[in-house]
Parts: sequence; C-alpha cells; structure tokens
Amino acid sequence: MEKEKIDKKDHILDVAERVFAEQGYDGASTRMISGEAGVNMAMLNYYFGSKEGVFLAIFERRISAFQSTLLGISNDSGLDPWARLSQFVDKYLDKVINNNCFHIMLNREVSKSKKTELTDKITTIIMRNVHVFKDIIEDGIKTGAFNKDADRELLIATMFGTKNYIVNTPHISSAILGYDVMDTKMQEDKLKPRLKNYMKTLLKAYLMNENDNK
Amino acid sequence: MEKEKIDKKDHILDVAERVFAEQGYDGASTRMISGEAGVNMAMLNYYFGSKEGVFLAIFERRISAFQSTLLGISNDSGLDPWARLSQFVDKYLDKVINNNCFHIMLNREVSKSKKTELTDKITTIIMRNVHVFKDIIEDGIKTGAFNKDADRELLIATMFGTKNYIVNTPHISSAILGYDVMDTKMQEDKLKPRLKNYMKTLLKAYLMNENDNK
DNA sequence: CAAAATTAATCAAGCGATTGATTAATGCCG
DNA sequence: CGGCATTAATCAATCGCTTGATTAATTTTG
Repeated sequence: MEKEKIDKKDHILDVAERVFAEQGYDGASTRMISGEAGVNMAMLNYYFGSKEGVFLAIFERRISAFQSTLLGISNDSGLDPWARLSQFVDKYLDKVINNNCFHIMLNREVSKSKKTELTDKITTIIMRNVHVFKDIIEDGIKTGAFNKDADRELLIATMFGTKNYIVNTPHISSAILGYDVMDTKMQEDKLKPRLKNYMKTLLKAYLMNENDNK
Repeated sequence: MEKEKIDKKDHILDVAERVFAEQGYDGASTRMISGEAGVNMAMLNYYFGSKEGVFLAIFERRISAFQSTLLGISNDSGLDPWARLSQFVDKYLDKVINNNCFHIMLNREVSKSKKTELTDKITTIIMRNVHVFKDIIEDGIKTGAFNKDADRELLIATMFGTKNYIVNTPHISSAILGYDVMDTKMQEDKLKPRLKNYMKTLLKAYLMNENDNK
C-alpha cells in the first residue's frame, strides 16, 4: 500500500503526548496509551524501555526543533532590540500554540513543588528559553531602547506566564475568551494573531513608555 | 497535656495540601499523606470518606475565606477604578502567596486538558476570581479611567498568569529570581512587595499610558 | 459501660514491566 | 533466483507490587 506510512514510534509518541496532557503523567497509564495508539502494551517497553522512557522520548523529539527556532532569533543581532523582541514573541507563540499538548504536559510536571530528576531536567530546558528572552531585554536596556528600571525578571514571568495561562489551562482560557483554544482553526484565525498583538502592545507599554516606573 | 491541641482534621489537611502540591493528586498516595501526618491510613477514610474526599475538604476549607477576601474588594465601589485595582492586586497576591501550596495543587489539577467533574468544579471557583478582576477593569474602561482599547480578556491572562508563573513553578521562578520563593521569610521581605509593585506598574503602563494600543 | 477513635490486617483492582511464543521482515549464500 | 538463517516486531499471559478502600478488633474517652 502506497498510502502514508507514518512511523509507528512517532504515532505512539503523538498519542502519548496527548494522553499525558489530558491525564497528567501519573494519571495516564501505559494501558491507556497503548490502547488509544492501537498497539500492544509491550510495544511501549520494547521501543522506549519504560513509561518514563516514553515521556523522555516525547521531549527528545520536540526539544531539538525548538532549540533551532530559538537560536534563529537570538542570532539576528543586526536587528534593533524591539525588532528582535517582536520577532521572538511571534515565533515563540507560534511554536508553543502549535505544540500545545507538549507544553501542557511539560509545565504540569514542573509544577510539582518537590524536586526530582525529571523536574530538574525540565527546569534546565525551560531556562534556555528564558535566557533567550532575558538577553534580548537586557540588550535593549543597555542600549537605552527599553526603560532602564524595568523589572527584567518579573517581565519574564509575565511573558511566559501569560502564555501558560492561555495554553496550559484550556478550560479556563476557553471560558474567558469564548471559544475553544484547543481547536486548531480557532488558534490560527483568532488566538494567535490576538495574543501576538496583545503581547507586543503590553511589552511596548511597559518597556517603552515615558512614565517613570516607580 | 495542656499543649496546643490543634484539630487533627486540620493537621491532616495541612499535610495533604503540601503533599498534593509536591507530588500532584495522582502522584500522592494515601499512605504518603497518612504517614507524613502521623496517623493511621484508615483515618483518612474515617474522616473524609475517600482520597477525593480529602482533596475536596482542602477546597472547602480555603474557598470560603478566599471568597470573603474577594468580596471585600469588589464592594468598595466608592473608590476610583485604579484604587480598586490596586487594592485587588495587593490583597489577592497576599492571599495567594500565603496559600501557595493550595494554589499549586489547584492549578495543577485544572491543567489537565481532559474535562472531569473535578476540573469543572475548579474552573468554576477560579472563574469567580476572574470576574472580580474583570469587573474592575471594565468599570475603569467605562468611566474612561483606563485605555478603552485594552484587551480585557488577555489582561486577565497576564494578571493571573504572571502570578501562576511565580507561585506554581517554584523551581523556575526561584532560579530566575535568585532566591527560594517557597521560603516564608523571603516571600514577606522580597517577593510580595516586589511582585505587587511590578504588577501595578505593568497594569498602569498598559491601562493608563498615552499611546494608542494598536 | 457505650460511643467514638484508632489500629493492624486484609481486600480486589490496577499498575508497570517481563516473559516466552509467534509472526513478519530481512539478510545471506549457492 | 530460492531456500535457509537471523533479526525485528507483535502478541497474550502473567508477574510482583502498590493503590484506595474496608474490615474487625482494640483502645480511648466521656
């Protein structure tokens, strides 16, 4: 059959990513995942070694692509700070909303207040994104383009926190916005442009207004 | 023994709240909770009926106090919009940071993308806080105090999202801020005043600046 | 003593993981 | 090419363990 023969491993990871986002890591069982993926349970261990192996494999798959996206932004050092920041917002929000299941899963696990090997690993990954953003902000402050007494660290919380609120708690944000934020078409037509525009307006208001931030 | 005889039920709920925040609902076992609370496992079911009963009892205990806090703010209709907003930020952040374990636990469960009876219940609770905030914003826009083309819905995401980012992912925010955000003393001395001040500056910049938000 | 509180022991169900057997795919050699 | 050997993929069955919950017996309390 000449039809699309998507890789079976990839298919399992797609399903697992969704189920982990739906139920959480502990709430999702290997039987659930294998059942919904239409494969025998033993295949998960055959391919990925263990349940945690499946979880980590989902990471491996997403991270590399994400890293290259980020690096593409921070390397455009020819641009002025605001253009770089603007580009970061656009590309970052695009990527995150496209991979919303992954980011729900990721942030859910890191919100355990007890440190584990896994939360440490996730923390490291997230901090890479944070540093790209922070570097742009600090560069802008240094060159005088951005307000010098802006709170850089808490602005990070606002940038990623706003995004998380929309993406990670879909029931809440859907109720607030009035449409299903998990729906792909809605994301493209409404959510993405609105969120991008809002985020840039907010950042500009805080970083580039005339008032003293005190 | 005349020593402090704090209610045993309350003690169990205190411990359970912390363990749920540390491990998540599914990750926390009844043996863990009873063990750390120093009571027999069967006592959980004796007092609260089931594991879910413990979870819900934690809610009951926190919600009523929280509601009165919120109502106290929205009823101060003599104040101008900015004063009300400012008061909301202060009181809300105080309350949330004091009960950080509860809010970690709460947001963690609602970030499951699959709807359940429990996530619906939590969504309803969270939406009450959201409406208090939204009413203040809309009132301010109506009276002309706030920028008329501000995105009210996404500003909600920023207000609660920024807070969540700091409170719910303590490993991340501690790494960014350079101190332990779970430490009570640090919260009082550094986190609370800084976050309150930042949040109000950010809101003012977005809602009350001169530039057109387009 | 009677009621409430507390305990250890036990239960069925579900968990992740492994097993050994079976089938499908691939490689190798004459 | 054709037949055998080797590897990869898949399966049902089951392992040992942990889970949340319940029991029946015991202790504490008023």
